[in-house]
Amino acid sequence: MSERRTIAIVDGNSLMHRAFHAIPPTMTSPAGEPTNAIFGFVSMLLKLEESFEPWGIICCFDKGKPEARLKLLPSYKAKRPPMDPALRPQFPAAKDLLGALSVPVVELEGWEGDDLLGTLAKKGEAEGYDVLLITGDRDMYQLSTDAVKVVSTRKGMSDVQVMTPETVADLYNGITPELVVDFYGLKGDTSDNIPGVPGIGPKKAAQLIGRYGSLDEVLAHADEVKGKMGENLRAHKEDALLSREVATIRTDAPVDVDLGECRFPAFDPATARAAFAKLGFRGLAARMLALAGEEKGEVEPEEAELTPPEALTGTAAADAFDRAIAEGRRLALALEEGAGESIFEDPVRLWVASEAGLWLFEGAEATDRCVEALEKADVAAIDLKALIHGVYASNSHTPSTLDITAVRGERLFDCSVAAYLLDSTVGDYTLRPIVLNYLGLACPRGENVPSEAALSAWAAARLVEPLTKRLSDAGALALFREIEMPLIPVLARMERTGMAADREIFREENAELSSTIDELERSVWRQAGEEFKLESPKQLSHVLFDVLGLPTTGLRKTRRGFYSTNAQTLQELAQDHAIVRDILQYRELDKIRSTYLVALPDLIASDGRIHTTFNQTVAATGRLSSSNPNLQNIPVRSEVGRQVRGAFTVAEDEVFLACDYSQIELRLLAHLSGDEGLIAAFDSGRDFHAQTASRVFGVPLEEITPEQRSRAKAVNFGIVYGQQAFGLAQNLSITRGEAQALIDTYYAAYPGVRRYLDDTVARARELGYAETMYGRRRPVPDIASNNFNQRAFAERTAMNHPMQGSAADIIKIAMARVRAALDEGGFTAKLVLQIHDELDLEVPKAELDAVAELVKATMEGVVELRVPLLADVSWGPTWADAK
DNA sequence: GAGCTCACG
DNA sequence: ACGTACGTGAGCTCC
Repeated sequence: MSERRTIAIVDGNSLMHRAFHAIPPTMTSPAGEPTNAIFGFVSMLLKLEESFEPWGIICCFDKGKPEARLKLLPSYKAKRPPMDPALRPQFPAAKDLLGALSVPVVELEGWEGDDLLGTLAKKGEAEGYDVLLITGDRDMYQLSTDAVKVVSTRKGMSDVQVMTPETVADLYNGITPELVVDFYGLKGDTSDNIPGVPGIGPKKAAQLIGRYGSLDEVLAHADEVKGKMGENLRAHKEDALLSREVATIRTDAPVDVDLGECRFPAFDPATARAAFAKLGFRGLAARMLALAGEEKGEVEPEEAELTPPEALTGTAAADAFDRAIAEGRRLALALEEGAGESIFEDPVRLWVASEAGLWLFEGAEATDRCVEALEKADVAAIDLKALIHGVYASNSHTPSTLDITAVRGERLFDCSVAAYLLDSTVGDYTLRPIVLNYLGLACPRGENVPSEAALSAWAAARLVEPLTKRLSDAGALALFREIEMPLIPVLARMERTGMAADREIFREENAELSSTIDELERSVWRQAGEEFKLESPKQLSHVLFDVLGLPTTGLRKTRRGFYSTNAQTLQELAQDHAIVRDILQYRELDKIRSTYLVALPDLIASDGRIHTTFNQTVAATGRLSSSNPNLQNIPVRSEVGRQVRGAFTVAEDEVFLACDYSQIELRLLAHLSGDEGLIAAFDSGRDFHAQTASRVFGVPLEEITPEQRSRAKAVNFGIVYGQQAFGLAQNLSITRGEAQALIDTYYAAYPGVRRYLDDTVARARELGYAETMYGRRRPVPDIASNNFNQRAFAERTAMNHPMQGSAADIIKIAMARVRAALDEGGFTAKLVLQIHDELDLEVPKAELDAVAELVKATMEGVVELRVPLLADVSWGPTWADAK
């Protein structure tokens, strides 16, 4: 017996619409066109192939207006909103891709896809095929027969229902496929604007047809039906017949298709690969090619590559460079670090790319040309800050060949930062991923490449245009040009400056702490009755709960199966157990010793200063991060910890000055939400948390207890984090119910806050991202997840982003302005550190008054909010004293 | 290299 | 019926 062949006939319109709404709208091709619907659509095709393995696939689309139905019913589909402009262009692109996959696309002027599906289904059955109709539309059930099954998608291809005549009848209380149109004739279809009979819904319709056998019989017996429904039936006979006709899927479209030609997969791998590359679909391409028997790991000769031209050198390069500068061209730069022994050696080669070509400079000329470009030209690069550091020895105190003040931020174009603004959640903004994402090209590796730097310069030159367009489309061009680019030379200068630190103070504090730590360790060992590694949570858990038998009721276990020994857990046991108190103290002191007092002295450079690196493309909210070392988490909350800051000293004739925004995130919440209570609280200038307590607990401000204030403070913090009852309960050690009550009261007191946060989540769900005041986006794709946890996480993220991110925008603006104002004022004060809401400077005593005022005023003047934006300034002989 | 813990805003 | 506060970086242990 020869096996019957199955042909899958895909309802392109239905699946594209479903895909469009299922996938966040942030996804785009390298060229910047939206691709979310195509992505979802192709995913569904793959799933179709994996689940059903049809012999062939064919796909139908609507084309033109549905003439026949409009003639019958002019209001047909009249209530449909116009197609989303982000979806429309995806149809031609999807058809192109289907073409590349050799899937026949069937469309016919004046015909709806439904009718083409109906026609092909009938034809397929007649020719002896089994047919699968892939669609999300329920009215397709009418086409089901013994040979034709309707694969009804629900959320996507992973959740489908295969409809046969039997399952259709089961689902609709006896309505068989041939009666589906009769059923629609009675109940109508609101989405297509088919009237049916007023007052008759699916239940009544099924009941009537069940009783009389068909629509014709129902209408023939309309007199027997009592009441309002009978009246309606009699009055709307014509509507019912018309509705049935409109709902009937036609099977007589003049299509000319040879079903024997739709074998799948039968596409040419090279063609498919190129089509996927154009869309930027890596994973889907690999899965699709695997179907065609293509091994992923095999050579990929088809993959388009970035190919830099032969570089000019010598006088040819010099002439071309001079001409480009004279013509005001943008130059893309990349330095190739010297192959010398020491990092202090000069970089040896500079690659420069422009529209005119690629040039190479070596030796001292490389540095000179790089400085010249940075000072005179518009420049582009992948990681400009590294390039700026590259033209001088970044870790020495020798005079720099580059005066960073001469580098104008407005002239910079950093491709890494641009890519980061376009999607701050991917985490890798190096050459290859950027080129792949925004040029749709792979980068060659190995011997065929002149050098990574040549690729980097060439890529940067070609990336400027697409990235600019993408930034513009994302509404982030101003953010890029006016905030991020001007920040680069400021950060470079701060890193180059570093923070003065006193090795001797670190040493003394280390010695003092070490003896206490040793005592604590011995004390813990004595009480435990054995020696073990206190730093090992596993061993500690064993000692506390197995050996000493401390109570474990209500304690959380870690993923590895032992009880958690974190500070919160231990705090609860500390009351009754001296050993736990000692462990907690040991932990606190050992952390400070090992992370700071031991690590930091080794990072003091030969200039006596510690040079951190500020990462501009790490934090998804737009904050900076600091590493090698991280100077943004130097202790302050505990007294012992704060002493570490005492080692950050300044010269005899200077002071360490700190200026931090006062509650900037909560002020931004007041501004963004427009909540009157919150605004009034900040306007009054009185203790903010106490005012919250007063409103939430309904007690006059003067009678607020410290306990009430601290609770209100916790709620205020929670709001910024996208608070839920569980988190607050845990933080305050109260029950979930109590926490919920607190939150409810808070929202009742500040209704505008709730409205705003709900709005933010709703908007993020619609757009696929949350954004700051300055248009910095954070994608939150999981906000549409079916997984409760993922979704809740995405919602909290979306709520937090506008506050944390806008604060980041604001202080970045402040940094560039402070730096510029210091230069303009002729001050020698140095910006040395940023900690999210705080700027730190080393200031000559002679400049103190002026600089303190300048920094405070500049920070407060960045933006006018609906509430005052305030900064507190303080100073002292060390960082520890600036408080 | 992952997991745990903890420093900061 | 899920099991969490948002954002980072780093040191330590142990697989």
